[in-house]
Parts: sequence; C-alpha cells; structure tokens
Amino acid sequence: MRFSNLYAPTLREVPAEAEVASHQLLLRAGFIRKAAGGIYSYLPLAWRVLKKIERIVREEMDAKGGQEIAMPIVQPAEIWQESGRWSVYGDEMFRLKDRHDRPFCLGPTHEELVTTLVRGDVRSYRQLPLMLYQIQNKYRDEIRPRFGLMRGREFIMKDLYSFDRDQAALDVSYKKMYDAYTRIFERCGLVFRPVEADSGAIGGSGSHEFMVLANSGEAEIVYCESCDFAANTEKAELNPIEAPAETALSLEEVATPGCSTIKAVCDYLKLPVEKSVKAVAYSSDKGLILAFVRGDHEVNEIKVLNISGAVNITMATESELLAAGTAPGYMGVLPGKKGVTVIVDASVMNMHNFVCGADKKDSHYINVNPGRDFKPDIVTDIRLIQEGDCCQRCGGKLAKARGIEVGQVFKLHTKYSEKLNATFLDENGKEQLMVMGCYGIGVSRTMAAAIEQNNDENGIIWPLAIAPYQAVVVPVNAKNEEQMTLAEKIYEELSAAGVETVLDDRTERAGVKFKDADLIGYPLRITIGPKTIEEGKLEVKIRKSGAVVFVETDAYLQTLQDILNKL
RNA sequence: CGGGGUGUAGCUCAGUUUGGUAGAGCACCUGCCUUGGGAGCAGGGGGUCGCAGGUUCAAAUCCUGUCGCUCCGACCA
Repeated sequence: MRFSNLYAPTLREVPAEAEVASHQLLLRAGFIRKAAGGIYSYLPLAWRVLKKIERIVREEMDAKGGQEIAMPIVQPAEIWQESGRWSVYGDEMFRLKDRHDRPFCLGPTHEELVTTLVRGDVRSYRQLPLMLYQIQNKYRDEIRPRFGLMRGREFIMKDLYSFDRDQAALDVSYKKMYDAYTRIFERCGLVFRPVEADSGAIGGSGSHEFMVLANSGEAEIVYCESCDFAANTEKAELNPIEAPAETALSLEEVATPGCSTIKAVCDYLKLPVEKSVKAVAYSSDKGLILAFVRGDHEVNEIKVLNISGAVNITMATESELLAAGTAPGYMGVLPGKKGVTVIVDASVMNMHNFVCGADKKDSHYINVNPGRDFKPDIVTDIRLIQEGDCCQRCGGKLAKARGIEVGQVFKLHTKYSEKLNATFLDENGKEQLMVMGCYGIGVSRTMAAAIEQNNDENGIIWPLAIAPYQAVVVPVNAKNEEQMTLAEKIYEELSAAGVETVLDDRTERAGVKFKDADLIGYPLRITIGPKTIEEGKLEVKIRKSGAVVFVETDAYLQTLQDILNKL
C-alpha cells in the first residue's frame, strides 16, 4: 500500500474528547472516527488489525472444534421474554419496534437466540457436544460509554456457546475454551492474566476473566505472589480472620453524640477500628439487607448481591432505615429490627467485645459478642479483598493490579436450557437438559487493550501479530529519483515475500513521515536516504526497542525476516 | 439518573465579562523554496458561532428552552 493512497488521516493534536492512550492514539493515528457516543467507524488501519485478531480467534476456535455461524443482530423480544431477561436486562438493551409495533432488540448477547436455534435441531446425545460461535457487532446502551473502543455501545465480539450432555462434558468444553483463550491472547502478544470472576448478570457459576494488565484498566484484580491464584476483586474469596480469645465483658449501651462514622466512634471511645463493626444497608426486591463487616473492612457488594438472592440491590434510603427501626450512622447488629435480613461477614463472628451501633441516634453498644448478643440470618464471606490480605489458597502475599477485561468464559449449566426448554434424549431415551457454557472475547476492546499496553510518547507500538502492516519504507526525499527507485524496489520485494508493507511515497519532509510512522506504530521502519544509498545499506529501525540496524542492500530479505521472527 | 465543564473552520482554541461587519495556529488548495524528526515565503478556499425561541436599531456575546459531547459520581450512613 502506498501511503499516498491510504485513508489514514493522522492528527497532530490530541482530540479534546479523548482521555486514555488508546482512544487518543486511535484517533490521532487515523484508525477510528466517532459517529456517536460510544459508536465508531473503523478506518482501513483499524480494520486490518481487527481482521488479524479475528483470524487468530477463528483459528483457535476452529482448532477446538468450534463452528462459525452468523446469528441475527435484530432479535425478537419473545425469546427474551421466555428466558425472563427482557425485563431484567433493563435500559442497557437497545430496543426497537417494527412497523407492526412488534418489539425487537439489537443483540447485546446471544444466549437466547442460540439456545432456541439449537433446541429445534438437536434431539440426541449423539449430536453433542456442540460448539457454535460467531464474530459480529454487539449492542449495549451503556450508562456511560467512555474511553473510545474500551467501553462502546457498539462493539465487535466473538461469542461461542457450548452444548454438552452433562457437567463433566461441560468441564471439558470449558477447559478447551480456557486453553484457546490463553493461546489467543498469547498470540496477540499481550501480557494478560486469567482471573477468577463473578458470573454477573449472564448467570451461572464458574467463570474466568482474561485481563490484559494495564494501569488504565477499569477492573481491579488481586493475584498471589507465591502461587497462581488470581481473581477479580469483586470475586476474591477470603478466609475469616481469627482473633485472640478474650473474656466476654457485659454488654453496655453508651452515648456517642454525633459519632455517625466509624472513625468518629472509635476516636470518641478510644478504641482501635479493628474493635468495631459497621454496616452497609441495601434495599432490594427481597427487602432491606444489612451487611456487617469489621470497621476497617469494606463490603463487597457483589458478594452481598449473590448471597441475598436478590435481582438488584441499591443503597437503602434514610427513611427505609428509620422505618425498619434503626438509624443511619448508628446501625447495629443486635436484634429488634423489622423486615431486615442481617448478613454478617465471617470475620466478625471471631471478634470479641466489639462496638457497633445501637440502632438509634447518638448511641452505640460496647462489648458486643457474637452468639451471646446476636444471631445473624446469614454468616459468610462478604468482605472486599484489600492489600495485605493473604492468599486463601496458599497463604502467600496478595498484590493488586489493574486490568482490561478482554475475554470471559462462563459455565452456564442449565440456566438457559431450562428456561428455553433445550433438551435431548440420552442413551436410555430419557430427556435431559443441555448443559451450556458461553465464552466471549471483545475483539475491538482487545485492539484498544493492545494499545494501552504498548505505546509511548510517540505513538502506538503494535505487537507484530496484530500490526496493521509489518513495515513501512520511507524514502527521505520522495522527489529524489534514486531514493524512490530503491524504495519502490524494496517495497515490491518485501510485498512479494509476504511482508505487509506501506511505501510512504508522500513528498512530505522526512520528519513528517517519521512522526507518522511512529504514531501508526509499524514494527519496522526502513529508511532510504542519501547516506544509506551511498553505503549500500538499508537503515532498519525497530519500533519497539528503538534500535537501528544497518543491513546490506544486496541480501536484506533474509535479515529482515530474521528480525521479524524475533519480534 | 445527579453534579461539573464544554459546544465558534477538518483539528486545537481565542473572542462572550462590557452587544456594533467572524479570528489565530495547524490542516487543506496554488506557486516558489526546502528534504534525516511535524520547515519557510506568497496567495487562496472553508464557519446560518450546536439547535429553537425571545430581548434589542443591532446577538457568537444577554434571557429562556432544548440537543450533543465530555469528566466525576451514582459504593461503606
């Protein structure tokens, strides 16, 4: 491709709307343009990158027995009503109606569609296992689209669905996909980590997220420095903290005027924060929920949501708390409240003689002891993991990192096959529910994540496997016939040898072309100027390391191939 | 949804306080010159100042409404 023909409008200045590196660079380097909030056009360079990622994905999916299909983006409401998600999905679903006023949506995901597809055609255990996938645009009307391609409302996703005869077979399919995902992100040249994850709104149990490590990532993960444990902080399970035995003192109510925060109470009573218990109140479709953790701990809302069995939880309002017989800022764990589910973190049950609210303003209890003074409805792990916590698997030190979620694998079990009645007959002629899994990769997000992880002040540094082109040939002066002739020759030969190359034939000054080459991020830049011609050498600059090597013009092809192979 | 910011040329922005003929830099077109890290000179094209009302002799500027974009928040009482 000749740059003079390439539709890659680069920008000198950073567009005001872009905040993160990938968004800024995709705009500046002429990869994408915005059509509306969270909705973008992909220009030729971006499209080439996406096609390369897709190709890697296809190869790995096919290698595991996946079969590519294409399901419609426009989906009828009925199947969503059948699964019960038409109402649950909420405002995030793009909804539309046809001319007869029949409701449809733009697919945010395809569990319903694929399940209804398969239930019509698969009747026998002989037809299982089955793995179907597609790569297409998905639509989610995000509350707040941001960071360019990182959180868009329209994005490219690979979604595969597995259908198995039983749990053991699902485990096999799940493992295949887990391995395929690992290979895919490795091949894309990304530094990533699979982590244990919450299965969220899609439902089911058993899930891993594939996180590309980058400081700009929206997700927080913890990983063990000693073993291979890693988890999303939303998910990370924790062992209860033990506390040394103490003699139980007698329960006492004390006045704590104006002490509506844990810090205020502990300062006022001159107690360490570890001797206090605080509450977070949620209102839900299952009523009011009070979640108690040690004063210096934090509540993991996701865990509370999962344990409560509620569909949705939000922070409770002051009036709800007053109506239930407690007081904001002074909520306590002792009985006496109406219509409230009390969930207590397991670590709290090991504490002795602690302080907590007395369910009325300006008052706390001291010397509270579990068992003697209260009995919670639920005791379990609801803490949010924090730095300094120990690995629950090996006891090692945990560290935190930020990541971009580029893929997630789920075991759905029979959640959808049950709702949508997808069954088959086993060897005994007995009807069984299909056991499902689903596996997604954000293809467009993977492109953005690759940039987040690979850039410098000059631009993008593409990993070779997903670079839009592998090399650019830059004649310093395109009006110099000798330089142009050699540049054309190198360009032709490289292209013939299968090296995807751009010839920057613009009559721009060298500086402009160098800046654009860095910005666009070709792994290799081959410069042809008066000095190199005189010496009979090519100047090859490696984008990633910045290293410059001179290669004899006579036999340069093999050397370039070697350099590329080592990248 | 709540709170901030912002909307003027393709991009980055000034001009708005104090109403009086639409601006700069970059980009683009023509010519000259230049060619190893975003050169220089000369000439030129391009904007119903987000949109709709209103006030005024006169509105980018003041008032009302509306739409878009963007950031923070929607979590620990």
